[in-house]
Amino acid sequence: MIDLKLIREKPDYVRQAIATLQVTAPIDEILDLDEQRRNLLSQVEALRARRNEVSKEIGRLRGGPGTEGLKEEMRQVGEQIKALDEQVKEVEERLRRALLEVPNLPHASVPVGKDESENVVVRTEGEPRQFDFQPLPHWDLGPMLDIIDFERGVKMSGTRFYILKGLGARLQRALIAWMLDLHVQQHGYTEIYPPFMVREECLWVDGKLPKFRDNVYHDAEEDFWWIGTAETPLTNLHRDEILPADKLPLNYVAYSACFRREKMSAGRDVRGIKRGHQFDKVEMYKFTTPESSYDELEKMVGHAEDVARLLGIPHRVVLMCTGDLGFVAAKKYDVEMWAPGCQEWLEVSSISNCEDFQARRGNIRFRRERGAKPEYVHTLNGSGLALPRTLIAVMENYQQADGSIVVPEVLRPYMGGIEVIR
RNA sequence: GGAGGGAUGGCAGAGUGGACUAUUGCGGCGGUCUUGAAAACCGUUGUGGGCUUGUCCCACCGGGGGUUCGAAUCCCUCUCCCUCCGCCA
Repeated sequence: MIDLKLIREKPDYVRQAIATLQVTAPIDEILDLDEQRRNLLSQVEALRARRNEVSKEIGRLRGGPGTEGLKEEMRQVGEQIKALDEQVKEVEERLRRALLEVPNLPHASVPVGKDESENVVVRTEGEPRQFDFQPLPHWDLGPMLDIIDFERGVKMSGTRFYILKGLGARLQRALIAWMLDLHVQQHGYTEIYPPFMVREECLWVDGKLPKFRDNVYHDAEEDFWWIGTAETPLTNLHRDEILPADKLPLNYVAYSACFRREKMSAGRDVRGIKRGHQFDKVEMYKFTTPESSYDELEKMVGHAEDVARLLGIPHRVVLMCTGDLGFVAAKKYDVEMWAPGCQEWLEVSSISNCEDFQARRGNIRFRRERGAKPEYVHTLNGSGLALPRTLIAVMENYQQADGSIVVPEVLRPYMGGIEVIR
């Protein structure tokens, strides 16, 4: 949610910024509702002030002469208040809903562009390995080594499901444990194990709702929504709190399973384990002060890159242009790993500075010093990293001519010392 | 799943229809005293919103609704917490 005052005071600036995102937002409706609301409030508050005063007078008179008349008058004032209150409530609800549909505005350093074709590759690190044989895609390697079982996954749960087996499952578990340890021990994050199911409200706060309703699974009978990312529970961790400034930045890292309907990408990436309805991810999250959030963003990108560096896998960093920013980010980078088998750059991380967009929706604030007014924090999130794709990158980059896979050195302690999967 | 008890300010905890402008204590902040500190004493201490920007007004006692001239207080409902029983990993 962006600041209503900004829309009220600089509507043209807001309209123009949103246009660069290639989306529309109900700015005129918001301006109209905002004015209606303030008019109604002035009226109803004046009436309430009068009623408060007269009611106190009635109390003082203790049912003496004239109180019946006053009571009758206040009954009528009460009716007016009630009628106006209903209008206020309706206008405020419409205003709130409209504000929740406005995307975040891009930071000045974000390149303007119409879609992903205008994203900017910021840097590429690591040389793609030269193979003296034809490297295989993971969907061939997995079944050959009996570490991925596509058929039985589909038998149980349908398309976009698979089973990791034996050392395949172990390798994923090793990646998760190693990445968590890396971020906790080397990068200063605090580990969180969050709920994988949350109440609807949490999805409004982090900005998944209203836009991405079609991509979220939820229980039809109870208010349980399956998270599509640990960003959702992490954003809500400090909802409705005022954090002390000297505790910032707060750095969290969480492993979670993630669930996505993928209705919008039907038919895309159906081969292999790149895009499933269920996947694992290690997610980084920061609550910072406004003045430090862009430094923290660069640090977080570095933390995601460290995973690629330490695994010895070539990667690149891509800066999203305005047309590919999405709903909540003011600035966003993707980290992509090179996968020589399927011959593509795999998006293994997406790192965003949401500035105060989520903080407003979740009322997450901080206080600079005792007595100072609370201010909204800035929030950042980034994958560190997404599992199935990292698993793909490891398998395809570390494959050998006989189809076996060398275990990257950093993972061996987490694999019971196993050096090769064969 | 069954029965009962709860939710009040940073914390503890009083308040059962008008004196609540929410008692009191602790903590925090400022001051007096002191070489300094402690103690004592005095003062102060939340969050939003409105336009007429003021010694101004409105809202907020878990959320929502209702009764009333007037609700922290009475009624309905939801959420969460606690105790006991049952079940369960």
